[in-house]
Amino acid sequence: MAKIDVYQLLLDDIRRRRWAPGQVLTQQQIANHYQTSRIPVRDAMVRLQSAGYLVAAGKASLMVPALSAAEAAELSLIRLQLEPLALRQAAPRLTHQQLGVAEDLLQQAAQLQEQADPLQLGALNWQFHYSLYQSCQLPVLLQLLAQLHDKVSMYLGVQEVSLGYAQRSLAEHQQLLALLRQHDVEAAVTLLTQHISEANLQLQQRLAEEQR
Amino acid sequence: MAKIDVYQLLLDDIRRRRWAPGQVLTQQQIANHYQTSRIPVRDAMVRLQSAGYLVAAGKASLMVPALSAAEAAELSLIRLQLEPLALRQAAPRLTHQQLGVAEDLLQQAAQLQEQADPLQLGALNWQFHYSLYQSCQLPVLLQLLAQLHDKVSMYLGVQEVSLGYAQRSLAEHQQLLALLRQHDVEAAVTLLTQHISEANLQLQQRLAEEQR
DNA sequence: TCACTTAAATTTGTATACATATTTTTACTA
DNA sequence: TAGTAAAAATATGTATACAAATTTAAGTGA
Repeated sequence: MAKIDVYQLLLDDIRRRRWAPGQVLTQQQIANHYQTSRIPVRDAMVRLQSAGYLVAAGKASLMVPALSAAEAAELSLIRLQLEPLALRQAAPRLTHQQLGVAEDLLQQAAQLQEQADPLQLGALNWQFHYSLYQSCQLPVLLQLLAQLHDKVSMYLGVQEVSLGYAQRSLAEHQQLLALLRQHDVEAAVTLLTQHISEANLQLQQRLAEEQR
Repeated sequence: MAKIDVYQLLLDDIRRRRWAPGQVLTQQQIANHYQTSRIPVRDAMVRLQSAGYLVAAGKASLMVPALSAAEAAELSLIRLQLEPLALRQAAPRLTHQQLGVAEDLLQQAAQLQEQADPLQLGALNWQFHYSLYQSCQLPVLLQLLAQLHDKVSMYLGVQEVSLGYAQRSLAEHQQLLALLRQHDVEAAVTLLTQHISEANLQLQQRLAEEQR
């Protein structure tokens, strides 16, 4: 079993809350569960910790972090500072092909809507955003944004997609694409900002419900 | 030898360019050099890779990344988006004690100036900035900023501190502190922005010289 | 000479075993 | 009964050994 496998498997199961927040994960436990030895599990856990998917629980043990509305809000705040920058840089360089790719992703998301695996939908969502930012020629920023979105995806596991919001989000995405086609960068950036804020509000609501 | 040791030792030596950029680092080589086995070295290298201090060099090997003026500029651009946010949030909550700590750090930096180990000076520099942001109550942002600065520190290794710039930087720091004492947040933010831009320009100049 | 294939070498990835550290349990005292 | 200290149990950290993969080198044919 290759190194990446344990990492991905464990990450996916953390995202899906198959390992409960607050629960201490031992290397042996994980190793048994994924039918491997402790060494590849260590590698995976080290990486997961440095990415924030696991946090220290004492001097030597690791646990799944609890969801925190404050953290989600922070992630959104940071995205609000960085994504407009990426879009502004990328917009003038967007080719028709890239816009086409984005459109395809949107269509896929629309079709998936009914089935509604929030994680899968979230991944498509990010792919759409990413396809728009890709040509910004700022690789560090792109990687950072990917990291942030990855982190956000931890929160998508709980977020059942309310059909109302899903449709609204889709409409905004389409509008964003239209504005980019018209080369109206500033309007697109404004819409993007609004879009990120709304996504955050939606998530905050979900987390508040979860709390009860 | 504890896990953190190899990580810190290796990181420090990468920062100080004791392992040349572009050179492929093998686990055994590192293990021999630091008198340990491959396992803790693996852990360290995995973490260093995910933090960007090592990059893939083929399918399985890792190397020290080359310095890139473009990357440095990007890091600066990202900082320009995020640090003003941190300062704005933190400024109203700054206590006199915290301002005092910042002042002490500044004094230390001033005394160190003559000896001029750029890495040590850079660390103090960041401690100063960090002490100002600390009370922003945005832990994710703080950690992210720490990461970014850490990455910037890779570039400080080459940057011999020109005495002229060092003194100017110090003066700006003092002015920043004064503005914060007067609760003039917006002026402080403006100065901070300018300060980060200047640091970037200085670094770009150094990197251009290095190129030749 | 250059591209391509194949073989040797080196290197990474993983398992097991053991040493060290941490966590939990138990027992004891105030 | 709560708090603390010691001891047992458990978990992590590291070394060694081996398997699988990658990288390098050599060889072959056009």
